[in-house]
Amino acid sequence: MRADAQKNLGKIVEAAAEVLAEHGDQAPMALIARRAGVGVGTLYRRFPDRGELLAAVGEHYVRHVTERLARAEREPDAWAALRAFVAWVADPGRGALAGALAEVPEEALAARPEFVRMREEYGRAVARLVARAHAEGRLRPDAGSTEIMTLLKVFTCHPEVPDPGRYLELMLDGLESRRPG
Amino acid sequence: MRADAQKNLGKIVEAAAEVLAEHGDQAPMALIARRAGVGVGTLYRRFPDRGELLAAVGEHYVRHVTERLARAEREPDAWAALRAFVAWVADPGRGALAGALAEVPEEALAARPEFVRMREEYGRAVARLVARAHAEGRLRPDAGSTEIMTLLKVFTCHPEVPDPGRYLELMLDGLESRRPG
DNA sequence: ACTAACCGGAACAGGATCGTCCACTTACAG
DNA sequence: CTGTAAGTGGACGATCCTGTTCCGGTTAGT
Repeated sequence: MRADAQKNLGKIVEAAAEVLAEHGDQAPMALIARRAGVGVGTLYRRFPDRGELLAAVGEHYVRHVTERLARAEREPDAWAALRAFVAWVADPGRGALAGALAEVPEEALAARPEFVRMREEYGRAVARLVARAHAEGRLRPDAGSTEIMTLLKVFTCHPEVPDPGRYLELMLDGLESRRPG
Repeated sequence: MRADAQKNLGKIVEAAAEVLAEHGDQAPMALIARRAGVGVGTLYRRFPDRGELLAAVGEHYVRHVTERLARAEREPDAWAALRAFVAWVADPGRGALAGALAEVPEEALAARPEFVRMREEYGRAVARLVARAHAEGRLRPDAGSTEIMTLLKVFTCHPEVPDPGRYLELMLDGLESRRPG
């Protein structure tokens, strides 16, 4: 592959992530192309159709999050690690992209085994962290990883929430075990 | 107005609310017409364009919620009343409609003074209830009506949340004052 | 029974987006 | 320096979708 082609490929994925974050999953291909500084023709040579591009962006994103989560797992205090991870995911820039990706039709994503694999690993990693928080006695027993995942999704995927981090902290306060008395 | 025309008018608003709840604010007029058991022609005789119809549904909805809120204000225990009101709004059927209405362009709604008036009254009523809850000492001082409104919106407007009531309760747990110690 | 109001849905118009195609440009090997 | 194959960009055709109009047929109400 020629050097300029390689560079454009990178710009395309990057631009796609930005534009999807700003305009949702329906963002026109032409807009992505313009942002990347290329023509739509170039887009379609790299990604045969819109689904392929969305999947590529999705894979990129999940890989990123999963790596951060792996780091959280290496910390000794699970509850603190969970809170830190939540705060990290709540970063507004990331959230908007997650929101767009959440609306991408499942079949476009499911076609990529690598994406599916990482998404499953993501779920398992959260579950492990939650289990450790339970063991530490810091997390209400009636709140599991399902709840955590839902809350993350709700607060990060919806750009109309002004300060997702703030709300997630309130939420975690609600989920923390009450000391008896 | 002929009796059958009157009846159809009612069916249209009702059907529009249902369809908007299921398909979001982009729901096609044809779908609403079919659900109401009328032709699109009938729709357009009552509501000159799509904006008018959406505004009518919005007004209907806000009136409903405001009335329920007025009832909450008459209860002696503000914190309990707030929790009960939140649970009521979280009813899944209502939430989906609220979600659709939240996406309706502001200008379509702002054209209806009655709607604007009621929406403002809604905000004030929540603020009054929250102030009383503060006075009772049941609500964290750093959480105000802004937070309550945001949370209501986040959990009720997004149909992908499985059990909004459950999450709102967790949230309210987080917002409740901690007894010292 | 008569008529004016009402009805349904086919058809039309406008707009948006995807994906193709091809004439032009550029990297880079020899 | 130069030839050429890889790369590029954006006009354009095809498709789809939805709001709105229009009118022949129907019906409530007198």
